[in-house]
Amino acid sequence: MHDIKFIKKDPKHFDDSLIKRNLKPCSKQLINLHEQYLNYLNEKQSLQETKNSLSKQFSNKPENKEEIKENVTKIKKKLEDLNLLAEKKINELNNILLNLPNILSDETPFGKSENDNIIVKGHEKINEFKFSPKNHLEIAEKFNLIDYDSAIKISGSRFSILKNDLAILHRALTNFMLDNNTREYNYKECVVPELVKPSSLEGTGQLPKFNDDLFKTNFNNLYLIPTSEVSLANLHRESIINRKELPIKYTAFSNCFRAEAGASGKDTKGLMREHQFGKVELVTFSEPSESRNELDRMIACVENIIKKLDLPFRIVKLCSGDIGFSSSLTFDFEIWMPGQNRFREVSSCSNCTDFQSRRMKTRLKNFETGEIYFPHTLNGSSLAIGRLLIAILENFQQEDCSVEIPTILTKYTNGLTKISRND
RNA sequence: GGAGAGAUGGCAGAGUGGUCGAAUGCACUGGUCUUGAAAACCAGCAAGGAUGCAAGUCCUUCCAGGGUUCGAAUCCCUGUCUCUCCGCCA
Repeated sequence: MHDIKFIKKDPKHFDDSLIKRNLKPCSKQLINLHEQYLNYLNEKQSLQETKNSLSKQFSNKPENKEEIKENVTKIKKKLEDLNLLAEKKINELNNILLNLPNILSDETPFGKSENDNIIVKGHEKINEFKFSPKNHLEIAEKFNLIDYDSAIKISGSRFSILKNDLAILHRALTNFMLDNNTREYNYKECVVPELVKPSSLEGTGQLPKFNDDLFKTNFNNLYLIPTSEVSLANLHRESIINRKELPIKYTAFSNCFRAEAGASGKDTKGLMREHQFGKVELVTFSEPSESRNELDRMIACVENIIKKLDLPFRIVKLCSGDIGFSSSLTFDFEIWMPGQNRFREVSSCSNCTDFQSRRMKTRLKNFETGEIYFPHTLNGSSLAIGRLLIAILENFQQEDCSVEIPTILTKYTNGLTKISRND
């Protein structure tokens, strides 16, 4: 949600960011709407003032009682109309504002699609195979690691049932990554609700615009979360944080649910794109001046995981055409998937600046000066487990299809070092 | 699912028609004291908005939405949520 005062102060900056995102500039329209709203508001407030003072006269001397009553009644009628008019204008304004994406960082490059993203860190070592590497589905089939027949019967397409050593690997990865985040990078571990109110999704930016990507239940209109970023970021909604408590860092494993409405036909098989997947998430609340550094710290945390797993990766800076709605600057981690002969995204680390905190009404207070302002929020996946499973299966496969499990994980797999059983 | 109670500032908790944006305590912020800290003491301390160079002035907000009234935190209706007890249940 944008601050109309900020737009008024620097409409060009605002419009330029929209243009960079291939959207139409609209500061003029917004400022105009706000001026109209202010006209109604000012008129409303001065009427309320006279109404209040008339009522107060009652406590002193009730002489022209009836006259005052009449006057107040007249004012109330006028107020009713004004209220409607003012409300209409502010709603109109807010509806537009809620559907506008965050202002981009100067660092975010211009671009039309993912092809214009910039590789900022390329992994030189892409695993070379002496045999032709299989994709994760073939490997999974060989060792009975994924049961699609049952998943289809139980839930339909884009669901899977992990079995045997793959299920163990899933659990191991989850624990390994949570340990990394909490022990080495000071994130506070949480277990969060996976059903949330619409207002929470509006706070992080999924609503109102991306309703079709979400699953809505008929229990109190709650939605399934598409990422635990939603639950974590909303932890401080409608409240004021003492700035001394910053930075605040949370991590959580959760299941994530996505309708994948616009992705029909894309990655239809396998763990790449499912309606439900596990993910460990990072969320940071930061002092605005520190958020750029915090983003680097978050990236370091994610990078640490991938390096320890010894997976070939690269980091790309998303261009203005590929970056998400709430973000101002995003770096994706992509891992080389030999079975698909390409890099695939496994993590996305974003600085959402004050975009989400405004929507969630999360504020900071400097108690020395009394100043109240908005923190920056950052989020990052660390990481999407389904895709990480693919990466491990495909990168560490042997000629006989067996898969070496990264050494760092063996303490989480009860000593299992290799997937080679066919149960 | 049955019965009852409730929703007030960061938290706890008073307030039942005007003098209430709201007592008190804790927390928080500043200060005194102290080598430093703690304790003690003194002081300050809700948010959002309009207007103004500023000081300030004004408006709104005591879960949400309606209603009664000249006037509502306070009375009435509806919704939501929470708690307690019983039942059921990971």
